[in-house]
Amino acid sequence: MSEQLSIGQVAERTGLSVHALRFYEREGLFANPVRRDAGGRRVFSEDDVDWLTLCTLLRASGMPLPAVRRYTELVREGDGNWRQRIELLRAQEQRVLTQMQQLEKSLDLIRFKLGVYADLMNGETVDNDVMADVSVNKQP
Amino acid sequence: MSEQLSIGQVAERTGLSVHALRFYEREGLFANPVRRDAGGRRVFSEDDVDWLTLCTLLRASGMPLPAVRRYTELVREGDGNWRQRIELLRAQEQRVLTQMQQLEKSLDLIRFKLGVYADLMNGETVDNDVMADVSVNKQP
DNA sequence: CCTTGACCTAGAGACGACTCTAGGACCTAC
DNA sequence: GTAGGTCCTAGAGTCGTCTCTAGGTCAAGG
Repeated sequence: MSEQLSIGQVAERTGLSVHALRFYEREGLFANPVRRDAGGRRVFSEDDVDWLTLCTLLRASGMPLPAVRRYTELVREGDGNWRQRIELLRAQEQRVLTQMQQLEKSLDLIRFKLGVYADLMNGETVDNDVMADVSVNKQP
Repeated sequence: MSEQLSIGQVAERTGLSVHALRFYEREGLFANPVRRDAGGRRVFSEDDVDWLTLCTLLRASGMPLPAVRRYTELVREGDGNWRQRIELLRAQEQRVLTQMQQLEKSLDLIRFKLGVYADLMNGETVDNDVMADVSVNKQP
């Protein structure tokens, strides 16, 4: 059982900094309370690493820490609050979908502009930079 | 010609706050210098609104203000620096693609978890919440 | 012993992108 | 002539998410 991990090891495994891990603990973002050894040092398990991996994924989807905390609390509470968890996750799912649509739009714009510049480099002319940009909005 | 817009009108049209617009001017994010009327008030044009719309789209794709400023500078400089503009936009294109992949991953996780909770509500059992989460990583 | 290195706490600092405040000018309408 | 509305500047404050500092404990190695 290598189920005894130091904060440094967890930092290495999760990509979070040691500082961030202590911060996360203060913020109540661990599903299980963090144990301590005789000297007061934090002792983590592989489960903690897994949980942090999950949190990191949620964070990467733009979920703010308070929402992650709310979710953590639901998990800590134990079984029976699935409806709330589902609600929370569905809300995040929506936010992710919205974000993805927004990114598509931005991507379209960027690629349109890249096309414009490619044309310009081939000697063609466009009278106004801003107009060139904006036409992507006007004819989507 | 309704080419004379006040800061309040621009705020309304772009969704940016009046404060943000003044901030953007200080930060050099306008392609053309902002004109003033006799009383020192800012006078904007539709072109400014279009430019801001473009900036907002870029910002929405996660481009930080300094990058938008660099881009603005290139545009202000005039024709001939397309290679640099292309480079800048390509870099952003890459960042957007990376973000989208990340969002896909997060979305997979969220949906997986939603499935788990749906099952749980139908009476099936899963021994450990964290394990349920993590399996999505282990068997993608 | 003394150093090194990993860890501890409480709290300050950084950074991005605004957002707001204080104090004031100007114009129009009552 | 004063109230209301929009605008101005300079600069302070906010929020989220860390990141770093100061000052200290503890264990192992030379």
